Amino acid sequence: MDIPELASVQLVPQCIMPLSSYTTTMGVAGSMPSPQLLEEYSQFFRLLSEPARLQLLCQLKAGPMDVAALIEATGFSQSHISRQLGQLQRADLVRCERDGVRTIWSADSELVDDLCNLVQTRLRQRLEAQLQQLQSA
Amino acid sequence: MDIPELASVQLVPQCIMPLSSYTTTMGVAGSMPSPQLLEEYSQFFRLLSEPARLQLLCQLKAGPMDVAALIEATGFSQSHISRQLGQLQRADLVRCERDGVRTIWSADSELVDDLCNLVQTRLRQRLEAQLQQLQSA
DNA sequence: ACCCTTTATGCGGTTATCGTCATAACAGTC
DNA sequence: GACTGTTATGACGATAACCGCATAAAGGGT
Repeated sequence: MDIPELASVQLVPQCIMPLSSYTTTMGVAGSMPSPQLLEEYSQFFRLLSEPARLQLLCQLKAGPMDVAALIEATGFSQSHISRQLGQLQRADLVRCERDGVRTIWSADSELVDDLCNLVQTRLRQRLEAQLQQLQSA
Repeated sequence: MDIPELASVQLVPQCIMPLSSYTTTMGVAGSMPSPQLLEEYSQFFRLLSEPARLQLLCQLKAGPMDVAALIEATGFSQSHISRQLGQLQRADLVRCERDGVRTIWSADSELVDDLCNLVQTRLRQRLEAQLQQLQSA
């Protein structure tokens, strides 16, 4: 087989950076992350910026299921579910395995849970602070 | 003063849930997070789904600065920066303090760094796995 | 008062994304 | 082969987001 150029190794189409670029995240004073890295971050967060996709991730976290089960659970249309799963799959947030004519989807990564936990903690803190402010007024 | 209804305490306009709703994040088998919570998660992630906003957060993390400095650092237009900062402010990701006619913006939360660290780890793992696959082929 | 500087906002064009319908592609059965 | 059931995809309208231009609003100086 042809060994493709390593520079073009990418899981996300726009991911064209060498591995060494991933050693810093947000950077510290004076070292801004590259525009490419910011672009990848934003693309990843964009996947989580749609309630439908988050809901699909939650459903699949409860256990693998096929599209028919997802339709039953969410009420979304078949084509809509297929498209959203396709986006999530390209980021390796879900994967599928064929069982005859059906496709069983699953999502076992802890990443989304961890991200949501962090955000949830922030949301709680904001509300608690707001409550404090009201009670002291 | 009038004590507003606690049910309507909200920092984000769409945040209308009681505090108790924030005790679970993604839920486990059988307990799906409420649509409202998913909506709030997605709105938060949407803030990070734009490279311009991430870049502003990175700049402000290096230290407080006013809009003129942000224009110099990013090349964005003044109105664009003002709008993005407004969105970030509503989620408490940045805050501002007036110094005469200027407005000094700052962002000291570790939340965005933590989120980006998690995502960056994932991106690294994906690339390393891809490399392994190529080298073994 | 006027003027200048800095920031916020209404408006509009452009672009991207969502969600549906119809249909193609695929795997299996008869 | 034809037929059925399941999933992926092209086309399209609707909606939302981005981004800049122009302008309003707010604060300070003369």
